[in-house]
Amino acid sequence: MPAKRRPPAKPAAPAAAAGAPGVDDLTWLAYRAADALGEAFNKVSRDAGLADLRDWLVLALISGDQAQRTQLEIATELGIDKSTLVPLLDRLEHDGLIVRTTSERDRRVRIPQATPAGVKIVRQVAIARDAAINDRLAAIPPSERASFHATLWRIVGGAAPRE
Amino acid sequence: MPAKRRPPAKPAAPAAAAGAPGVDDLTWLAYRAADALGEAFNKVSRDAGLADLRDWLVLALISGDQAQRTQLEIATELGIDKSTLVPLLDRLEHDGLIVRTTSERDRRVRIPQATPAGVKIVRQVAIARDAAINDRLAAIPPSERASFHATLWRIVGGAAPRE
DNA sequence: ACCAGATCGTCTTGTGCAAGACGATCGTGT
DNA sequence: ACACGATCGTCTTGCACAAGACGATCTGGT
Repeated sequence: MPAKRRPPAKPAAPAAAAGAPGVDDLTWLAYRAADALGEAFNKVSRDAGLADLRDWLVLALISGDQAQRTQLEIATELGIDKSTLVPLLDRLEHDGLIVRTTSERDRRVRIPQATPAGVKIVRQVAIARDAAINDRLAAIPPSERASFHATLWRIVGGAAPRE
Repeated sequence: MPAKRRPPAKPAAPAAAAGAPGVDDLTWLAYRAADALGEAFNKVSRDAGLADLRDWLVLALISGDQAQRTQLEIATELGIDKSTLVPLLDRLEHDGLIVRTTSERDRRVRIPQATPAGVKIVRQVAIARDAAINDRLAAIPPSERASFHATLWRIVGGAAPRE
């Protein structure tokens, strides 16, 4: 998924090895850290009835604003493959969390929209996620967290959201 | 892999989407950043004749010291599945970068050792990797990089290596 | 109106990974 | 010595993902 991807792929990364340094590579570390956070996030997602954190990302994206995004836009924005997004939406639709609207301007495109049940889960998982992440980051002082967050945004190349 | 989850698995993550914020989730960001770094790392690895960055991680780990690690130890330390490590080592062995020694203390375990050609590539790729990563992190001031590095180590749970 | 090319979503196909099974080997107890 | 369980590396099987093909639809040119 992003990655692991990705974000993280469905098969959650194996529990991180003991923190025994023997390698000290920045890239490897970044993946490890992402997996550590992803593990916690995936757990709360599954507890809420979702498959993994990507379900939440998609759901949150389309329920966040009225951008009327097409499936292709959702896929590219989140870094998910378009064909991977299909079964993901199928599942969300089957569970009644979204509906696939067909745009009247272009009958090719489908505009997934979150149902009330969908937005409810988004909020619910967001709270549980924050709690889980805060717990995982307990050892990190707040100021460092902010710096960490900003640094990540610079690495991915985009400007940080509103600031 | 360490993810993408992936680190990143062999199929490199799709080029990150335009830095259009619409989501601002820490976990997603971490995966994105890891993929961004992994993309650069994978490129230099392939240029050196390796399959991806994991080849280098394994190679660097076993050539770094004389720890006499077994395959299982290598796998768990790097967060790679033991069965995934098998074809990886097969490839490195076929290319003459390592040899599989059988420990005389326990004939079950294999002790992969780097050949002179192997250690040479490790150094060679390390240099190219540093250049590529530095290039990717050009916008990040050195002090922030150090903080970033330290924060990552705390997140993965292990203490940072010698400091 | 018609046609050619591009674009969107879905479906099909190939590939890589991980869980588990298996044989080989070790340690321990009797 | 022998047997039992545990451990290591390899092999087999199932599964998720991504590249590409396909049909449907839109846009622009003539």
